[in-house]
Amino acid sequence: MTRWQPDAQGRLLQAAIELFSEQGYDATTVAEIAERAGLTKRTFFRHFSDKREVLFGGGGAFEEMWVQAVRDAPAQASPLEAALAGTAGVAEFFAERFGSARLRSRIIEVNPELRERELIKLQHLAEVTAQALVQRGVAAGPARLSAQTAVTVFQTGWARWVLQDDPDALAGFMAEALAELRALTAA
Amino acid sequence: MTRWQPDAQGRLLQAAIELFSEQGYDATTVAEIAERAGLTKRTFFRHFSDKREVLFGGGGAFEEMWVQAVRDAPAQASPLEAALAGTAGVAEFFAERFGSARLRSRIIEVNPELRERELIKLQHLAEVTAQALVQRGVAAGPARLSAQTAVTVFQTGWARWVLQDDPDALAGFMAEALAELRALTAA
DNA sequence: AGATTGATGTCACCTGGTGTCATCAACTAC
DNA sequence: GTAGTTGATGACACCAGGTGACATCAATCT
Repeated sequence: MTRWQPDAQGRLLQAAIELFSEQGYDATTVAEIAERAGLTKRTFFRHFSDKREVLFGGGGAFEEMWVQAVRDAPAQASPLEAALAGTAGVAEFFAERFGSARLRSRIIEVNPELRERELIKLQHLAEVTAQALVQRGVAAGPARLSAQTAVTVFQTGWARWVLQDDPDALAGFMAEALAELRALTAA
Repeated sequence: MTRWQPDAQGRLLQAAIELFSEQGYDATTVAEIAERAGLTKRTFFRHFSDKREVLFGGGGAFEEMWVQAVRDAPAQASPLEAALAGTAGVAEFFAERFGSARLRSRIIEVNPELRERELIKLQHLAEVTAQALVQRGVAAGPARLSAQTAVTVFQTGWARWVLQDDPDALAGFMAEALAELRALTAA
């Protein structure tokens, strides 16, 4: 006989997604989420540092994979190529999560508070990417710009991806964004 | 005899900057700011939509100037050139505000909550820039990418500018960032 | 059997932020 | 010049996000 139901964090996560979808993010209180999960507000904040984090906590694995890809890029790759190595594994990673990714995007899109959090996560991704590039021997300036560019490619591809219906289209959209970007800066 | 001291908003702004510099952003409460300004918390929120906005409210004029420059760019300018027109007037605009810009940057830099707000302001700048480009007849995709690139150039130049001592160096840093970016994407 | 651990509950508290009504100088209208 | 209107501020109650401190008690270790 266990004292508590298992997987408190998972229950909180599911309750949160349900409630956000049903009533919107703002109209949902943390106490409500906790109650639906059979827990208390205090416990919610033990699992998630703040209310928004319930939607962003899953990003850790993704970021790790991305940065590892940058580190593992071939030695002769240019700074930008190395930074873009991060985008390579991403497409498969998200293909099977397409449904929830779109759901999540729709919740975030309409809420400034959530868009702020998304932006700072992307900024963080750019920062750790730049750091990985520096460790490859790239100078700080180009490292930051390459990282920022790679993140922009990802962000642009992602935005187009969640607007349509093909789960496997992410890689194509990122490639497209990169091609457009190259064309623009060359002109 | 007037009922209240004049320039409530200015007094709140100054009190806020002073207290943020003295004790840090987090350690300063809105009630404290209001008290130093001889007003109440409620009045603070009548002048600023939230606590962070006291540091970001001034950005309106800057954004307007930027977007106007994009609109006024020569008709034969490429999308990226037009977007970059926004960066042109910026340098003089900020040269005389160098001191407060650096002070403000230092406060923002160390506070995640404030960095979030800064990022969303930059994102907004990118959005209205893209919109201005679309009105010039640029397609939506390239418009967004050009706008994002211009904002990256600005952001990068700005970051280097506040790290050194020459108030007039902003234009140079932005040009430098652009050149580096071109070199990276061409390679 | 007893000590320890660790996830959760309980409770009090702070702070950002808002809704609502009162106040009262300055201005307007007659 | 008296009466009404306006608009910035104050007063006050309230909500929700977030934290610190301590209690609880099944599971596990010794």
